[in-house]
Formats: sequence, structure tokens, C-alpha cells
Amino acid sequence: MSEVSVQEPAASERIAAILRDEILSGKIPPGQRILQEEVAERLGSSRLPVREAIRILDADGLLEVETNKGARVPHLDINQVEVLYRMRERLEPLALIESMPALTEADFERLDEIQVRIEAGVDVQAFLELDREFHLLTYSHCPTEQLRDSVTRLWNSTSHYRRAFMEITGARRLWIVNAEHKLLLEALARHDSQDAERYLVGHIQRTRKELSQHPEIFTR
Amino acid sequence: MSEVSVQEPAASERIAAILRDEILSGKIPPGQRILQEEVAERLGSSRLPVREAIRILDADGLLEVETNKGARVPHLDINQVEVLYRMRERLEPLALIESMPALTEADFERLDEIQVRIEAGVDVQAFLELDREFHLLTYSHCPTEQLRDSVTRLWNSTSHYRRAFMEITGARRLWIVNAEHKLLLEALARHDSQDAERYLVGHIQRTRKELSQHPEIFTR
DNA sequence: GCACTAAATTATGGATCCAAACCCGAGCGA
DNA sequence: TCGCTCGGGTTTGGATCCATAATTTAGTGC
Repeated sequence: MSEVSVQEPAASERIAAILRDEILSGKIPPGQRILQEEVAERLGSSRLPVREAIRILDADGLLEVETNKGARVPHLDINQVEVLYRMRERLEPLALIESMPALTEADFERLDEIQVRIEAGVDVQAFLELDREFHLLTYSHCPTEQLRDSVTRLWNSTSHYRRAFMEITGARRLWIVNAEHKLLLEALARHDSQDAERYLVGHIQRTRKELSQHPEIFTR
Repeated sequence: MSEVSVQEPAASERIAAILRDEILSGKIPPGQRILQEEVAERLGSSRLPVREAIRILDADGLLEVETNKGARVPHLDINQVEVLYRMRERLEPLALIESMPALTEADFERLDEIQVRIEAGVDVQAFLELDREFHLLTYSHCPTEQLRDSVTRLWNSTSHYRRAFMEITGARRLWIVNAEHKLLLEALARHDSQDAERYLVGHIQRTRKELSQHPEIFTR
């Protein structure tokens, strides 16, 4: 048999993954409604797995669901995003501390590679994906699933505003990100959790402050 | 017409609410499997809204779902619960700070009433419910839904172990909880966010440390 | 008697059909 | 002209039936 059938994920998860990509990449912008039938037809399934996928993405913080009214990508205001960043400032250091001891040599190589690529210069979309992979990789060995999920949710819901920010400011101040990333990497390599936490918090705080200086991002 | 029809919630939400109660009250203990058909028959619906309810409770942190294998109440080990408490120590102060300015006179009256009831002496189940209402009420005006939801999730997933702890230790050290609650209330009444945060963090930290001295709670 | 296999049972995942809620626009009246 | 009401169309929610995967059990050979 040529059909290898490597434990196919459920259709609902496949659909959720596709929609997740489309939302994170900005193809489906905040405020846009998700029509079950449209998605079902486009992805070749019935509405039922789409409904389950919507629930999954709701849990991921990528959709908001209202009874009898359907699902849409949330549209956040500047205050909500500020609070999400403050949550990040508190949770991500914990995730990092929990994950750090278990980081492998392969992880460090990948982190270096990501950082090299970012410094080589990339477009906004590529930067967002690499930056996301960079940070989530540093948390990836955190043994508590709920902490990893919470952090991922925060990244999900703020992704659109990070992109809007990058598109406005361009690569002008990217050198700061690079400096912070490299300091963080170096602290991780030394297994210095104090320094790592300090650099990480500073990194997130700075982003929050810069973001809050561009309220025009949030005018719909 | 006698049918008032006050915007009936969807069946899936009704079922989710019932199951949530049963899990939080310990009627469905950690490790127990949730059979869709059994629930559907017991609550008088088809399996479909049960499936949606399971997704909702998954998002609430009350169930874990595995493809083709069904849903069960998660069974956490002591390390995971410790991390959940550390998450609480970081997130709940933020929720409190965000919510505090909007607390109303009615809120304070209710908080006092809860505290009086706890001090009057109640059984374990009543204490857990009152304690939960007490803290979540102090966060209830936090304008960021995702922060409120995160905190609620943390309370949900640790609820069973709080009960197990209370059942072992009894009301012996309840006076400490009461002292902490009253100090917290007094700081809230003064709108002193610094003191409030300090008391709250101490309260959660102490609970975490006491819990970690009873590893027998986690032996399944 | 034990281990491995295969069939039967059980439980979950998905498709289709029907019911109920929501939305929007046309028509009517003030 | 503006606002309200009532309908038709659209969209979501729920029930039933079927397919598929997991689990258990019975059987067979060693």
C-alpha cells in the first residue's frame, strides 16, 4: 500500500491549523466574520468540523464566538493590547525559567540560525514568523502545558498589532531587537536565569511602550 | 404568553455549565473519562452539543481532549500545580490592579458578606465556593476579558487540589486565610494597590507552599 | 497456561437534514 | 422624512445516521 496513513489529524484540527495561519498572516483581519459554510466549502468538508475548529481557535484566542451570531477575529483596542503585553511581561519569564534547563544543543543552533536570518534582513511577514519561532522555542521545554498555551494565546492575540507596528516603523529600529535577542541568547547559553529574565522583560516592555506610541494602529 | 424566553443560552453552554459544576464540585474527579453518549442521555440532548460543551470546557482548562480517544478531567502532578500557582502569583495581582478602580459599593458589601460567612464556619465545599467567589469578584471589573479568563482557568484547574488540601488539613489553619482576606479587603477599601498586591501575592504564595508540603494529595 | 491475533464491541469523528435565531430591506404610517 | 413592523433570506444550532478509530474480548497456536 502506498497509503502510509501517519495518524491523520482530525479534520477539525486540520481546518483549525489552516484558519490559524490565515489569521496570523493577516489574510483574515480583525473584525472579519467567519462564515461556517464558506470555510467548509473552501476546505472541502461539512460545516461540522468547521464548528469544532472555531471552538479550537476560540480557545487559542484567535476568534471570539457569540451564540447564534457566529465567530469573528477579535478587534482589540489599545488598552486591551497593553494589558496583554503586561501579561506577557509576567508570564513569559516564568515560562523561560521553566524551559531553560531543558534547552538542547539543537535548540541553541536553531536559535542562532533564526537570529542570523533576522539580521540578514527579511520582510515583515518573515520577521514576524521568525521572531515568534525564536521566543516560543525558548519556552518550548516548559513542562507545564497550560503555561505554554497561555503564552501562545498571548502571542496569537497580539500578532496582528505587532505586524501593523512593523509595517509602520519598518526596519529602522530593528537593531534594538537584534541587540536584545543576542543578549538574551548569551544569557541563556550561560544558564543565567536572572539575566535572561531581565533581558526578556526589558524586551517586552520596550515593545509595549513603542506600540503605545502608535495609537493610530488601533483606529479601525 | 407565559413563555418569557429570556434569551435561552445554547444547549452546548447549558451542558458545559452543568459539567463545569460537576467537575468543580468533585463529582467528576481527575482522571475520569467523559463519555459523550452518557452525558447526552443524562442531560437529554444529542451528542452534538455535548461535543461542543467538551470543547468549551477544554478551553476552560477543565477537560483535556485527545483525538479519537475522548475527553477526561486532567490529572495533574505536584510540579504542574506548583507552576499553576506561580502563574496565579503573577497574573492575579495584574487582574486585581486592573479591576480595583471599578469596584462598586455593592461589590464591597458582597465581599464583606462572603468573608463573614466564611468566618462563621462552613463545610469544605461551601468554603471553596465562597473563596472562589471572593477572589474572582475582586477581579470581576478587569476590563480585559483574556486576563479574566486566564485567571478563571487557573482557578478551575487547581480547584480539585485545593479541595483535597482542605479535606486533609481541615479548618485548623483557616484563621490565616481570614486574616489575609481581611487585610486584602482593607487595602482594597483604601484603594491602596501596592498593599493589595502585596497581601494577594503573599496569600497565594503561602497556599502554594502549604500545598507542596502535602505530596500525598497528588498520588493517584 | 500464556502470548499473540483477530473479530466484535464501543466510542468518537463527520455528513446531511431540519429547526430556530438573526439580519436586512421593503412597506406602511405618523 | 423618519421610525417602526413584518417578512424573506441567510446563518447558526441541533438531531440523526453513517464511517472510522480504539478497545476489549474471544480464540488459537505454541
